[in-house]
Amino acid sequence: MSRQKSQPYHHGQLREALATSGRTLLEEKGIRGFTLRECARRAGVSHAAPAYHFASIDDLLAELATRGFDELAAAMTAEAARADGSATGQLVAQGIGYMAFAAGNPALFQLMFSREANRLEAGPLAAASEAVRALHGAAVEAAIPHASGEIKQRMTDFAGASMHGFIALVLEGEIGGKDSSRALKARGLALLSAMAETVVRVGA
Amino acid sequence: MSRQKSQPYHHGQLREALATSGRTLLEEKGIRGFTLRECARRAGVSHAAPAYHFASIDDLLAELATRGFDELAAAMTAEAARADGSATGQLVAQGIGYMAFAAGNPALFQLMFSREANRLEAGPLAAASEAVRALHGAAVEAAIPHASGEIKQRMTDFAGASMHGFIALVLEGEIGGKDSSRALKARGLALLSAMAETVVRVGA
DNA sequence: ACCTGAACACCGTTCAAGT
DNA sequence: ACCTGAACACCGTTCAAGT
Repeated sequence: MSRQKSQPYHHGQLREALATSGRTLLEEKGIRGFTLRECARRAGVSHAAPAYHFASIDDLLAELATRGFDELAAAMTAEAARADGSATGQLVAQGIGYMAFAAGNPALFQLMFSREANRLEAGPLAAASEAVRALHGAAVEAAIPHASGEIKQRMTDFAGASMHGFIALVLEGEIGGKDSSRALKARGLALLSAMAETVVRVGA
Repeated sequence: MSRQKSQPYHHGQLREALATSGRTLLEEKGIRGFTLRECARRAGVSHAAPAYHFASIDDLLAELATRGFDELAAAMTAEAARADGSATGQLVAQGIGYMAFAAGNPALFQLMFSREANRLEAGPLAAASEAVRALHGAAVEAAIPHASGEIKQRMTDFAGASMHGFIALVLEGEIGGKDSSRALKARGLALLSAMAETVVRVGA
């Protein structure tokens, strides 16, 4: 991970290194197993070093969650760009990006949507999660441009809830515990299709 | 909480007492803030006492999650009993019970649906969560008795995902952060109605 | 059978001291 | 400006010893 064999006294990129090692550690150990000291160890610094870059372990977790939301937004956008331009196509594609990110980063996804990363106060984390919501909201509204504001809100709730709930339940083994990866993807796609159909039908 | 002023050497109900104090502690401190020692302190025993009743802190958390699923099932059943007997009425009522339980026990709900309570191995926890799924699956199938097995599965996914996803997003402040409790309930009810309608329409 | 107290190896955070 | 090492108050788990 580091270029020189003997580390200099000053790391130089420690904030980045901690975010990188932290992300790996989070996926390996889970939210409860995550420790700041192990994170520092993997970055090759003393356990006290992180304090200069992150006020507390919760700050580091918030940073990981923030980056997670940025990546989630990118995954949704990338998948949408690859799909056809139809409103339902965009909606389904965003959902595929959302689910793929979650499946690839289960612990991070869990952290992002957990109380442990305090989202209440305004800040980068709140902004990053808001950006994901905005992306999704725009896709729903584009699918039902003539609907009332109330219907738009309800369909945004509906689309976001089914998309999020499905992958969340899959990650916990509540859905598709015995399914193959292929079969599970088909179930996810079926869910997204039913979701998009409902949005355009109710919003028409 | 205890009846006698001076505790005897043997507690007698320690397993129960730990589950009770643990549940309160969990809601107060969250999953990451939960500690076995504080739990023992609140139950009035030494920090080493829990070991006799729970092999590890993860075992205690699994017990809390198991009891949570039992209560969740009871909440769903109770709400359904209060509703009219129509298939969609039952489905919506179960959803109301589900969401009310989650809203009243946010940290426990999060624990129940988190990787931290290891659900993989068969056991009381897996059985308790399976019971909730069975309850919900039966309600969906009752609403669409003539549908194919595949449609039934897809609609169960769909109903469970939207119900779970909505309340999960609410608990994280992703949905309805600025809404009053009353407005939020209306949004939840609208979501459950749209969900039930979609189930019967697709399954017809 | 059930609980305590000491012990061990950890942990997060702080802070003087080093570079 | 950034990092270390020691220190502090915690934590989970183990285990001899108590009742």
